[in-house]
Amino acid sequence: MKLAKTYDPNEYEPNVYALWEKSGAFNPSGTGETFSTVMPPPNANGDLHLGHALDMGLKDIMVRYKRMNGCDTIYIPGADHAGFETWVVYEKQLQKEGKSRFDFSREQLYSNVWDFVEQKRGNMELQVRALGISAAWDHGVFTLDKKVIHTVYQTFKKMWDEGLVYRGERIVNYSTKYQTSYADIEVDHKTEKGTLWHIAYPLLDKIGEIIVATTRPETMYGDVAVAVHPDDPRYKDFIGTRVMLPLTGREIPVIADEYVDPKFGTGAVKITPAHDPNDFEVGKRHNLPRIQVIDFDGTMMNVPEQFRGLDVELARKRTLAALQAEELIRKEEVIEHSVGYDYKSGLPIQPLIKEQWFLNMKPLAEKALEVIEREEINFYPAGRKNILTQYLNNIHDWNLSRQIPWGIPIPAFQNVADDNDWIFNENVDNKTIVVDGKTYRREEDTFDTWFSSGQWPFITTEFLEKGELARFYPTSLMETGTDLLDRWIARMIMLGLYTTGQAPFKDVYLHGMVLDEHSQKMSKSKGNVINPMELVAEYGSDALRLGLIASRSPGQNQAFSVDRVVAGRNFCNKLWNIARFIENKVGENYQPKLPEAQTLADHWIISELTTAKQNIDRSLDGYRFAEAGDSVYHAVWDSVADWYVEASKDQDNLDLLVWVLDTSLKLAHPFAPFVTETIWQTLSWHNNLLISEQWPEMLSFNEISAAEFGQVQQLVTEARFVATSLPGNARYGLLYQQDSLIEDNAQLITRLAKLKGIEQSNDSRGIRLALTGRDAWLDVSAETLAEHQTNLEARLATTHNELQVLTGRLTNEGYLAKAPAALVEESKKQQTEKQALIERLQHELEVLN
RNA sequence: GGGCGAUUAGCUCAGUUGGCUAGAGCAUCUCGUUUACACCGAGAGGGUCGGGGGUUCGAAUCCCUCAUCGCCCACCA
Repeated sequence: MKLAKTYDPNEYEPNVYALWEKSGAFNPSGTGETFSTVMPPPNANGDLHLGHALDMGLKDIMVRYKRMNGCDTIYIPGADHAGFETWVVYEKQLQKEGKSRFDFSREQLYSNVWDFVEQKRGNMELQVRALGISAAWDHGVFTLDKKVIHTVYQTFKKMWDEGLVYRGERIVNYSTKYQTSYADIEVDHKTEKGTLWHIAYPLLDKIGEIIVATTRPETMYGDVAVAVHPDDPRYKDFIGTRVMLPLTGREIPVIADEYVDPKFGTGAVKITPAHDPNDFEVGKRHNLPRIQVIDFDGTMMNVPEQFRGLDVELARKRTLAALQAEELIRKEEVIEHSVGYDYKSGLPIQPLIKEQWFLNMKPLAEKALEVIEREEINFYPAGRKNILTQYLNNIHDWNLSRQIPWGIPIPAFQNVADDNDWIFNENVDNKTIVVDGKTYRREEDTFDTWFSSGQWPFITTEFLEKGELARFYPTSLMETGTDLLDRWIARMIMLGLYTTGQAPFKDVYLHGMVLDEHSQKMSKSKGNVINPMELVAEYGSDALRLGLIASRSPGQNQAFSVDRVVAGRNFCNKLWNIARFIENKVGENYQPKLPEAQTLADHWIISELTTAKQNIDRSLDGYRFAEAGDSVYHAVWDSVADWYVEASKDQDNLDLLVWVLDTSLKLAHPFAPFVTETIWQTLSWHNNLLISEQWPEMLSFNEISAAEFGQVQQLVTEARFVATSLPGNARYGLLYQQDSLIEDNAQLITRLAKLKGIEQSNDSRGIRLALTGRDAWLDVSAETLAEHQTNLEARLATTHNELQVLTGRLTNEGYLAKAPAALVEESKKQQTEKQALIERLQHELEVLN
């Protein structure tokens, strides 16, 4: 079949993917060393972004590479119900339809969202396929699959039985917009300027007032005390007295607590246990009541009539106005403080008291720290380990409850007759159950998504069930964005250790964010989001993959430029045309034979590809994807296309040419899977799939011959350089004296250097090609030669400098004594070469003058 | 308040344990349509590796310091 002049990815990619999928090549081979990785379950609710493309692409490179290296390999795909994230999207849609979550029962909502996600999920999986990800779809897992829920319940049960989970009334981070609580790490803390109001609370037991400082005056209705430091001389006499809470007339005590920092504000703090985590603790210590004044929907409650039902912001304004009217505001101070925001809505988080399920993290974190300490997990980049350690050292108990219907229901029931009697039970489809004659009501909350995602490695491999894939746990590689280090990686380690006793993965590779071309974060609001599917459509999937990995190092946020994708596309086209050339050259009926190096170029290209393979192996071994990709790119383009294919036009060795093509395709396959497989399928001498091929074996070659080809290259390069630096576009002849290398390769040199011809001559006229030390001259006229003089002088000067550096180094005793011997030898060799070159150049100039 | 990272060519970035003339893609300049490829070929220009100091025979790389820019963590009302 005649191939088109340019490679059109759209024409081949879907078919190639279908071919792979049908062949079963994505499934583990069952033999060899295991290599496994799991897809961070992308949200089932939307499109993939460039981060996903990078994430999955990097893993796919490793998976394809390991597969070709004979490993028993699996890339387990997944989809995440993404509880809260999906819920937000779904609720928006509900809103558009003029409905709210309160119009439906939990069961109805669950089933509605299920359908909603089902639609989106298919779309997501198509996109993963378009990216060429060689995932074992037969083993794909959705976070709401029965087996996932089963495992999650088992884990929860174990924690329940061991007393690690508890139900507690605590201050939680509450989103009044979405009406659910968050985990601590889901709160965005921003440092910003705020006002600290100094408000006078009149004393009741004596004359005077006590001034408290607060940034949240609207919570004063919930005040139950004023606290001062026990040793603060200013307030010593006030401790134990009572003050009047303004605007309410309520009496509250003045208490002493070490928590108060006398240096901050006025040294007197209003205590609002229901709306501040610190105050909550103080309240507990002093047995104070809790008065909730902000409702779960963010409006005021338990406040004087005029403030009731107002939202927080308005309540603050009106409260300040009322205090002002009573002349109780003593001072306004601008301060910097940290405010917690809802990471999703951007609205302030309200600390509210709620009964939730908490997981005691300390014991889990300790185990994780031990494993990290023992370096059982390798981090790329290594430094991220410290951030994780820091997080684990300061860990707080994890609030597992979410007040949204979309998620895995918490399998707990409460005795209707005894609030403190909770039992574990998996029959979450029933609103009530009867056990031992007692009636229990179902917990309506669901688990934080990360509670299930955190168990992903052993869930997907069915390790606990000793399933078919159990041998793949612990997994080999966990690769995800740096932003998920504590949110996900830490929890997987902790839950993995807790449940299976083993760390869930050996290597952790963290990639940075893909930024836009000006290093700005991509976001919908900025309108700078690039959809990977559009790039796939325009440049091809391989081009995108190559463009994404180029020059990208682990952990580093980095700008993304379409230029790189264009370069990737061009590379694919290069491969395509190399193949076209070779296929055409060997003909349709070519029967492969064992290749053997014959020409100098043959030896050289084997040498080049051997080096390239070594570089790729070494780079991938350390997850240096960009370096590996670079090696492939330059081996194919610079060595194969620019020199070997060119050389083959004059001196062909068809068997080796075919080997070079096959080897190039194999080396490039992990990085550009589609185009390489497409080409492979057109090659008449193959009837298998490239994806299942073995990583290439190298042929033996003669180093001297390879080096001789290097000399030919130098000669050609110098002739080209000299010719282009001369005026006009004249072609020159090449003269040489008694040189079999030039003679044997005359045709090749003539064409590559665009010479008029080559002839043997005893005459040494023209410009000497001095680089190689061979006796060769460009046959130029005396006038042209004169114009070349400055050129020669410049070269002589730079060569002199280079020689000076070398000589300096070689007369340095420290260098001679301490530098590796090979390095010193190399320097000596170069010194000799430079000296010879200088002599030749000087001789040239003498002839001129 | 702690911790981490960045600063290298016009732009975006690589640079494994310190080692030879610091690389890539894009951009720029010159030449070229030689039937694999103009998504091309040949050639060129462009960097005191943020500043300063130190260790070393040798530093973009290690140490100290300063500057600038990011990110993460932390309950200061």
